[in-house]
Order: sequence, then structure tokens, then C-alpha cells
Amino acid sequence: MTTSEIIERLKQNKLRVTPQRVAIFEAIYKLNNHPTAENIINNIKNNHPYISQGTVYKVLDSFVESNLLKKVKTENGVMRYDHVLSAHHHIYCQETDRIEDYVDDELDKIIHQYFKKKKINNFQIKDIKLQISGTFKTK
Amino acid sequence: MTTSEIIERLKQNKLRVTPQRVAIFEAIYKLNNHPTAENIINNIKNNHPYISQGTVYKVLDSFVESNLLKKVKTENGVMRYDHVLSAHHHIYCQETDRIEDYVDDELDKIIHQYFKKKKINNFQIKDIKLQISGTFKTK
DNA sequence: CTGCGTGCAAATGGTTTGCACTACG
DNA sequence: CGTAGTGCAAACCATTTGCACGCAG
Repeated sequence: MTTSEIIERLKQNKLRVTPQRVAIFEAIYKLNNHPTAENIINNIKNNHPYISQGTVYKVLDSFVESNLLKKVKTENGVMRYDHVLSAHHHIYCQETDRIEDYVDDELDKIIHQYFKKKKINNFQIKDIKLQISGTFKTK
Repeated sequence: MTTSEIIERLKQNKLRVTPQRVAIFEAIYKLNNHPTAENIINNIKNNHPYISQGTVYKVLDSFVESNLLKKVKTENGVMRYDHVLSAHHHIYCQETDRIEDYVDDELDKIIHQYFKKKKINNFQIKDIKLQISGTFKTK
């Protein structure tokens, strides 16, 4: 994603284009493994040494507000920011703490059909997410 | 669960029996909706005014260590403690913040079979949890 | 020029920790 | 009795907030 595309993206969402916002946007797309706020701050510091972490949090919130990102809460309670917007599940590696997205329409269909037949008492399902935990094989 | 059963349970797990531990154990079984540490502290204060919250956290950790409880981290980042030990999923009500357990062997079987056929690249699955979000119907 | 965005530093809040004291076994 | 458990208060740490200043539109 180029800088001008990012600027376009921000404008579309009626967000003022500031160097900080652009830098944060770039960082998230560069670090495309669900970075934490800390990851983002560190990544930005390389190119843009002057950015305050309060701002990073505020910008991230504004991105979430505008649906450019999703906030994901992890096992150990730190937020991660996810730029994949379509519905997807998460694969979580217990050893390396890595999170990968997992999209599987077939699986979604199976689960969806299952719950079509089998209702849960007095509950209206809006969304189902899987968390698949395990380890990456280091072949 | 009676007090003597609780004491038995603690002994089985080689945990010293103290009034604090018994009180916390009781509270968790009374508040059987995945209480937070805060819920537990408030509940205990009614009968046992003198208990420090540091202790509550330590006791909860020791219970988790001994597999008497499971720690669950929720959307908004607070820990909840869950005394259901068998594998289960969670139903999360977006309106009331309520969490219910959901056990469904048939569903587990379907998902398990699905992943038997369809492997995920270089990943060994240890555990799959569903988070079912939605709202309880207020008939 | 007007107000949104930024930087800074202080506040927050759930959880953890260190240490002296207590009481279980 | 000795050691694990407790109470207390201070520390932690990711995140949030308040406010004065700066820059985008």
C-alpha cells in the first residue's frame, strides 16, 4: 500500500491526513501480524522518531472507530490491531505468541448450518469466532 | 457444594486449607457465572469482611495452578474465573456482558472431523474454542 | 482562522509483588 | 516449629485522559 493510497483511505473516512496517521497506517501494513501498540510505536520510531505514544493510541482508536482496523484482545490481555476486515478466525501459536488469520468459508458454512438446525436456548447468534490454538511445526 | 466437600477438594490438591481459600471456593461456586476477581471479593466481604484482595488474586492463581479453575480473559480485558473444567465454548452476550458455558459434543465432533481432513499448513492443532457472540432474547 | 490532532505527563485500574506477620499441618 | 499463606501497600504496565499548543483544511 503506497503513501498516496493511504492518504486516499484516510480521506475516504473523513480523517484528517497527518504525518502521524500516515506513519501508523504504514506501520500496521508493514507489521502485518496483528501488531500491538508497542510494536507499532517501535516500528514508527525508526523513521519518525518524534511521535508520542498517547497519540498512537488515539490514532488507533480513531482507525477502529472508522472501521479501518479491528481491535483484538489476546490471551495475556494486550490489544492487537488487525487490518483484515473480513470475518475470520485466529490461529494462535502457544509457543511463539504468533497470531495468524484463518479464513475458511467451507468451515463457516458447516458451522452456520449446524446452528441453523440446533438453536441455542433463548440466544440469538450474531457472530461465531474460532480460536485455534496449537503450535507451528518447525519442519 | 458443602464446606466439607470443599475442604476435601483442597486436600486432594495438596493445598493447605485456610478460611480464605474455603471462602473463595464457596464464592466461586455460588457466583457461578464466571465471576471476576472483583465479584468474588465483593461476595466474600459479606460473610468474611477481612480478606485482602492481594490474597484473593494469589488464591485464585493457586487454584488455576492446581486445575481447580480456569482463567478466561474477556473482551474488555478483565479476568474471569471459570470452574467448569471440561472442554467447552463460550456464549457471550454483547448487551449484558454475560458469559455462559456451552458444551456441545456433537459440534466438537463435526469440527474435529473437519480438521482431520483439512489440515492447516504447518500447524498442529491442540485446541479449538468457539466464541459465540450475540444477544439473549428477552422473550 | 477554527477546531481537530498532537505531545506530554499525570491518572487509571486491574493485577502483581515484596515483605513482615500469621497460622496450618 | 517450619513453611506456606496472608495482609498491606507499593509497584506495574498497558491504556486513557486533560490540557496547552500546533497544524490541516
